Amino acid sequence: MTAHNHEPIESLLAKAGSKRTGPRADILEVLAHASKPLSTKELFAKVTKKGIDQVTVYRVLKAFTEKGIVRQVDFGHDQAYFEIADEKNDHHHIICTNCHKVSDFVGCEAESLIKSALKQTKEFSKVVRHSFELYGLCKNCAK
Amino acid sequence: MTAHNHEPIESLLAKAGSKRTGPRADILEVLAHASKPLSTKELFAKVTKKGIDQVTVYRVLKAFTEKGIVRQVDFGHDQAYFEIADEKNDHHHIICTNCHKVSDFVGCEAESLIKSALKQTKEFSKVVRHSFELYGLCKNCAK
DNA sequence: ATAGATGCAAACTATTTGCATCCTC
DNA sequence: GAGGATGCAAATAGTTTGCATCTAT
Repeated sequence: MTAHNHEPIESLLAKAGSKRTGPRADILEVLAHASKPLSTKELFAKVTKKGIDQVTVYRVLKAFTEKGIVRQVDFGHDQAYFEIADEKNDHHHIICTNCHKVSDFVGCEAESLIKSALKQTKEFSKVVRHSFELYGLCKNCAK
Repeated sequence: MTAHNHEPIESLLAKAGSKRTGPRADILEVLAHASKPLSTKELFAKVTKKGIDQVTVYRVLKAFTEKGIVRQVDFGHDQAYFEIADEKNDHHHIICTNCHKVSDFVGCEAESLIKSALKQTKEFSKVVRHSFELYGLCKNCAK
């Protein structure tokens, strides 16, 4: 996710049908301005000065994820990462296994792959979401 | 991974350059006969009767993963899953979010997607591995 | 004989839960 | 005013580490 094209906080909160509280607005604000998915720890570091408890961060992220306005992504580190969910933009991430740098890219042919997968395994009837992450080395770490 | 086409334990251990100890052979044996990736907990349950400690399971899996004879996959549950690494077979998993059933499928066009991703983000120079998992409902849970 | 492997206990990290209080609607 | 939201403390779950002992090579 680039930091630019995000919906206003109010609109996101409305979409989630959640009360507009300080912590929620702050957390959304931080996520909306992030240039990459943030871990709970990173997020916590940015809002703790406002007196927001770590538990609240967890609860808010969980609620938002369930409401669909935030998406959890997994980078194989030992924590969960979150970004503003952007339904249209089916982007994915490329992660540097050395320095944890993250970039986005678009264009995973999920549609056709899902169709093919469902044809192969007779045991599944629908796919709701998918993960696709690339792990490698950024130019800096490759030196 | 289907349970059939696995290399003999000895061959895998040799590939890893590891000592042939009871725990290692047992763990490889269980993994080789599994029809799906196993969580540490599942693995532990299957070898604990032989007096193998849970810590040993973790250590063996970590070592094997580093040696490349075992691959760790992530299903978004809260534990790590492992399967025998099979370099040729670039298969992926489709996971039921309700009952955790897992099936395999093949044919993710990683090659071209990776090429495209590297072209898009100028910041990475190489991709070493990738994850691709589908999450949905199996036919049983979809009812 | 020796480096690596194991078991046991304890430590750590991420995340969740219980409960009283607070605040938005 | 009422139900959801928050903070604090404590509990859980998964995984890792320290250290003494053991064992495959």
